[in-house]
Amino acid sequence: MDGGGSFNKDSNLFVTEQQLEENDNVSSETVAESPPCSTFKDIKLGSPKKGRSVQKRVVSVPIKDVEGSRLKGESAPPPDSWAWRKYGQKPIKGSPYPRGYYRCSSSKGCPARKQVERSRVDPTMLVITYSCEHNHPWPASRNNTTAAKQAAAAAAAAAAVAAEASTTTGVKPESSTSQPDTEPESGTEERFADLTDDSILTTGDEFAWFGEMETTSSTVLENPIFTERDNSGADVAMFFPMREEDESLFADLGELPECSLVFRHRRNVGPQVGIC
DNA sequence: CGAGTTTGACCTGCGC
DNA sequence: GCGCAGGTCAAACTCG
Repeated sequence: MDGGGSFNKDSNLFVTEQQLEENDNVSSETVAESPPCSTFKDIKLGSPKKGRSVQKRVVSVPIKDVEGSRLKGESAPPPDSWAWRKYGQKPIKGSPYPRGYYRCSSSKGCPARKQVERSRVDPTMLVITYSCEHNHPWPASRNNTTAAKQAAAAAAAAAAVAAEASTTTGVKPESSTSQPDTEPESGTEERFADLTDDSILTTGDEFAWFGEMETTSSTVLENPIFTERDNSGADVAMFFPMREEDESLFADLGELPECSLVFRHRRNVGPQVGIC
């Protein structure tokens, strides 16, 4: 049934995705056309459809990392420390992989959402699209709280989706969590390079990176949104104690040009940021 | 018992 | 105007 491939029908988001895929899908897009979360309302009231005037950020993550985190189990750091709750999953036309829909469960009214799907081009990559921003500070001490568990669960879920999809493609989500380096990282790097197109936020071994951060510091960013701040072209702060002020900052981000940056985190290499 | 995940159905928007 | 596809909600099931 996937013989379709008529994606273009959609707007921004798809364009973005298409670009992603075309570029091996390692890019992050920042489509800010309207207030961070007002979009949520629209979703229910007006256009629940294709995130048109929605602020979206696409992040590609090596599934391997997710898998690793998940398999590692409890101690494994979640992709982001927010607690995500899956509220739906749908097969996407033209893609052999289903897309999972997650909502932030850290806070009740949090409009933050994210879509997790596997890259059609590179099954080893997981494309996570973040929409809206959290309207609350992230769960404190996520390392020991339920939030952490939930986040881990979310990660696991995402990985599950990936794994599931991988079965279809035959791509195995390295269950060997001990060797995260067995990935075609070089390829990943190339992708990153390719994607420096416009707004790209890429997280290579993002999870690993998060893991390190969480392990070393309790206050680390985990919100994809963080990228936007960096957009300012200023020093890229990797550690963001997300607070209300951050939200304000993000609110302004909508005005920022579609300039993003590439986040590359490697265990061996420090966090790299590429600003267009 | 509560929270989260899974699956199906329904709704809305866009393209033809 | 119709059909297709994406996105969200709701109900049921499973796990902690």
